[in-house]
Amino acid sequence: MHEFRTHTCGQLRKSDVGQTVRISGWINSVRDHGGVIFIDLRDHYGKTQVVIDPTKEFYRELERWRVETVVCFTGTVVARTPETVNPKLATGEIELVAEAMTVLGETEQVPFQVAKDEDVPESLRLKYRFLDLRRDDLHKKIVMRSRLIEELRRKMWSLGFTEYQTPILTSSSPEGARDYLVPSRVHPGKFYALPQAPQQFKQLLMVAGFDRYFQIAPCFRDEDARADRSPGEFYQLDIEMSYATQEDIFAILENLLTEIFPKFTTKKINAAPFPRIPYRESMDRFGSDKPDLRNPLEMIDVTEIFRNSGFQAFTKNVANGGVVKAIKVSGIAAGSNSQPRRFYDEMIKFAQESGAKGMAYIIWANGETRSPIVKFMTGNEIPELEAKAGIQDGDVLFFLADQKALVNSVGGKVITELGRRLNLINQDEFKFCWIVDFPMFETDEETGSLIFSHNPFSMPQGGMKAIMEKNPLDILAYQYDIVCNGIELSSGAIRNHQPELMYKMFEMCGYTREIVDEKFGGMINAFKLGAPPHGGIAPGVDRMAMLLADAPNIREVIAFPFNQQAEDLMMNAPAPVDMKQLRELRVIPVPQELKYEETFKKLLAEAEKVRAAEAAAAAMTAAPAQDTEAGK
RNA sequence: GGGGGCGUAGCUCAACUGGUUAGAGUGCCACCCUGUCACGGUGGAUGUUGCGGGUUCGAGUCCCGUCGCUCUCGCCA
Repeated sequence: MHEFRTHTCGQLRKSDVGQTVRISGWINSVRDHGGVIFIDLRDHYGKTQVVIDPTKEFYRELERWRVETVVCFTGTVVARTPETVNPKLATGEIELVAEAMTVLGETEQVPFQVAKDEDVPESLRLKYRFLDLRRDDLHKKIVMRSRLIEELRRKMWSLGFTEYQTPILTSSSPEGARDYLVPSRVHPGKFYALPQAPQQFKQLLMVAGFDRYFQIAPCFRDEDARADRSPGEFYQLDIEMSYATQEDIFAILENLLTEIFPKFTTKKINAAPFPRIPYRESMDRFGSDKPDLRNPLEMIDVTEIFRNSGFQAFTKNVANGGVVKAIKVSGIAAGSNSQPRRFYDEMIKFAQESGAKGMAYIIWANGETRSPIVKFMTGNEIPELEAKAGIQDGDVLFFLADQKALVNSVGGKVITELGRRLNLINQDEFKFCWIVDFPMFETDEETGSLIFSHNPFSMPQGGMKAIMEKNPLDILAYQYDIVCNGIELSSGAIRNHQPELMYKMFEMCGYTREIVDEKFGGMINAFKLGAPPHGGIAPGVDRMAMLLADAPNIREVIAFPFNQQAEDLMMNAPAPVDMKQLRELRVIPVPQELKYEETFKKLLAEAEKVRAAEAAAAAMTAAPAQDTEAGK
């Protein structure tokens, strides 16, 4: 018989009754009835009830029958009597009557319960992540993530893509997020950078003729955390295609997402093609470039209605170049949905806290309008609003008036808040959309000069002709985002593969040819030697897993995540290193801030030890003293 | 770097307006129980109330500072 197990804890069924078997796992729970003891033994595959007669010799081998001890039981599979069958357990029709036991791994008191569904502070869960991962909920999420990656790979291969690895140690990219740097031992004072994304490599693979590339790619960015953004590292399904148009890439992603998502969720998914929403339209309607389309609310521009109104607050704003926008909420002023006065006060307060000077509203109820502002309206504002917004009895319009950027920003937040408060968001669906037509350039608010608004390597719509003839601020890029339920899954672009066009665009943003060659030489030189048109996208694997697992934050679908401060509390990373390593890498720490003082003292002590050891070694071999840089 | 929230037993939480020996559940320890399945019962141990200072006759509670966690703005080509 196998030393540890003949079956897993999720395997035994009625058909195994009568067999002598061996199973191993963690003690999930102990139910001691004096004359008989029940143990639920748990492993990756499931749970099996083990029955123990406490008069048996082996019972005394284990001093404490603590949960989370790892034990091995040998015994006979017995059918449970009908009234003792446990329908909640896959193995619930049988139990193992134990005849022998071996303790494989003892445990101290666990810092939190594995088998019970209790809240545990996340810092503790992260410190004991291996315990947390034993818990059913998290365990299943991590398995689901693994299966998701398997399905993504399978689908990409079936679509004709091939997976290639790209370097982890590479050079610092000149734009974008902060890099993680790795000092070079061979080249003192020089650094590798961990890739923020394999962007340039995947483009070079296209130049190299591989045609359709994908990779489950690790990416590293030294940026601060959010609920949907893990600091440090994350994975993306990195995709690049040669001879592809924007629509070709959309078709691939739509095919992939509509096929893969249903394998992991019962939620409804909107059918392809997903809506394509131009960036500026998205900002105007939803106040965001990642709208949650489950929320039916959007902004309606009513500026013209108030250009010549008697309501001075709005009219003056319009005269000053501002806009007036309305958000229609249907049916909240009639019947059982009717909102109390307090609701309007709270929403106004919310708008003010979000940056608005105020927020007005008009209620249509019982054939008349109620509003603090209607009395100021002298013309046809009310019927015009009714026509423009399609008002019915019971509807409410909220108004924001200010400069456009502020109205969009506050309006976006108000839409989200209204959706949340009024339960307008259907939790049982995924709504995807594409945000397209991002502007290629924008004006830097501080300097007033032209800058790339997103990615300098995207292809401008209209190509060189547009660059030469159009107002740069009117030029759009073949740059797009895919958004699901208000979460940005990925950006992507058709790349600019024409060196002369790239030089010209950088020149417009104040970069000379020499600077472009210096910063982006690797890629631009490749483009000079025959580059196919290409483009791609890179949806975040962690974010897809988070959506599918219905997880409140991204750490729930990562086996060993950093905390918000980019620390691994279990492995104690980052950590000080010893002086010997620092010396070898020619990295000498400088205590610029008080909080480094302790680290520095430690390092000095280390250095002293190294020096003493070297001195001793030198004395032994009578060799002359080596370099004495330590401790500088 | 800025703003909000939180910090009391191993864990989850309570403790009025500042007032007795800081409680409960769970876990832990001991004992009882032959059909439970998050078993049940009886008893017990466990606290620098994150840390430091202050106000007060008296501080878990109020004030100041500090540390940690979390959400968020900046940031994320």
